[in-house]
Amino acid sequence: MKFEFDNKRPIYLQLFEILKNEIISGGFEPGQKLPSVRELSLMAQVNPNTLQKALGTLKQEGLIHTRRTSGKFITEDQKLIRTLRLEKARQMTEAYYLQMRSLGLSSQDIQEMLTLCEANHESAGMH
Amino acid sequence: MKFEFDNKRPIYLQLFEILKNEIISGGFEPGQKLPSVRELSLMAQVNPNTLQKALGTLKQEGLIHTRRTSGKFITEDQKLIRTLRLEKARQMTEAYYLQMRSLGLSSQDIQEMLTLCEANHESAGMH
Amino acid sequence: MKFEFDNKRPIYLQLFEILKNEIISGGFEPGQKLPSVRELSLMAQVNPNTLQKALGTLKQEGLIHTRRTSGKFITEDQKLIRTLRLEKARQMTEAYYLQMRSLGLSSQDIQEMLTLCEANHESAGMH
Amino acid sequence: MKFEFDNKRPIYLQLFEILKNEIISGGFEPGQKLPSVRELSLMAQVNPNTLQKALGTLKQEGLIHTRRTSGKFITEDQKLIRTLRLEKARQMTEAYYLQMRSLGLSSQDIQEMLTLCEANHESAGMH
DNA sequence: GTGGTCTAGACCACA
DNA sequence: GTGGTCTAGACCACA
Repeated sequence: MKFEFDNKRPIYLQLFEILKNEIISGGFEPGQKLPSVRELSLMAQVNPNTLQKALGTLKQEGLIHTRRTSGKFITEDQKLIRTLRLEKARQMTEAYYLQMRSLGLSSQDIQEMLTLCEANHESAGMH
Repeated sequence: MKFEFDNKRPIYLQLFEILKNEIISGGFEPGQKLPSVRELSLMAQVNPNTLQKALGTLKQEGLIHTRRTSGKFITEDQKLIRTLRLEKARQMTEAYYLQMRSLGLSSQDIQEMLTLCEANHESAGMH
Repeated sequence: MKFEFDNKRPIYLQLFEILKNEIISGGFEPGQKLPSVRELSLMAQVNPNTLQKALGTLKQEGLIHTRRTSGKFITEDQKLIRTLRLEKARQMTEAYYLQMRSLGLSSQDIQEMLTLCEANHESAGMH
Repeated sequence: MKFEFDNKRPIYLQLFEILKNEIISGGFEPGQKLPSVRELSLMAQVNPNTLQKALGTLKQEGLIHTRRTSGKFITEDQKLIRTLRLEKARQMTEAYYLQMRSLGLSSQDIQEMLTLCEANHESAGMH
């Protein structure tokens, strides 16, 4: 899990997205205990308040829950996790497709660029 | 050219992206005169200063230039336009690919989702 | 640091030059915190927006950077500072030399005028 | 005589400076007839009004005068020309010296940079 | 408190 | 009419 922020958007939002990604991509096990707020804020090098705000948003989406005195835990609802992962993938694909089209590329152009991109990464991975 | 803004990011940045997209996707002819700052700001329903900030960034990228009292003009450097279009498409593809992979999808999954997305849009276009 | 402006050129540009000069001539320590935008704008007796415009250009040149809610800081890149100082001195010398030559003065004339100028300032400094 | 303008300052002022330089550096003979406004404005690729404004300022400084129906002429006052040339050289030297000092360079540094600059130009001129 | 954004509105030089 | 500059002042997110 890498914590890299840009200045253009609120840090708590970026934190939220990083953590959400980690959860829905399976970087955390369902039901797993999260590191403490203090620990996480050290790892991310952000103010604990900022981290709390990100966790609050995760809680709203039902991805984590708090057990008083014992800490914060990833949801055990695997169906929710799968749904959110698919939904996010779908949204990203839709956005990607529309932006490429608005640049004037055809469906075929897009397929080709994507294939090229995959090829680059696979050959790079071989070393 | 549609001017629709979301609240998450600065308007001037969104303006810049909309205009940049319009230029590199060929929505303006190379060398063409832009509408005046006052006109454009009316079209986008923003303050002229906000628009100026966006135009300033476009000027820095070399996509437009100013003739002091006669207006702003799209660059005539068609090579620059083509380069920026390809570069943007490449970056978007790269970012899309990496994000999908970080969600745990395989190259094949990604190709399939993209194909599905294209199919949806094409069948929608048939009506 | 003196803030004195002439009417011929935009204030934000003059502000930029004054601040840049201050940084590359060592008037600020590398890494040092700048006065807040509000403070600086009071010192310079200009509107905060005008100052922001100048600071934006400094940021682009990499001479300052922003930590979101704690302020603006001079770059810690001492090499950049040295490079920019030398580069500016070189450019000023080049421009001075060419302008003097275009006035019809020989290299020797120029050396003499400069020596005279230095002599004046040194004797003035003795009082 | 090269007509190159930057966008930061009024064109008529830059024109004025170019023409003044040409006169005081001896590019025009004292008493010589100037090209017509129409011709000059074509050479400089500027609006005739802009050129007129520059000529007006030259007239105020006494560097040119108008003979009704026969055109504009360079002043015959050679003393004035010499005085202005020296004065301009002095001012440029003073400005150059002060700016270099404000960058933190010593008198000796300045002499060295100037010598280096001259050396570059002379060796370049040998080819 | 900190930087950042945005608007309304005035004014300027220039062609 | 054109771009450019500047101010006053409000408001926001964030730490």
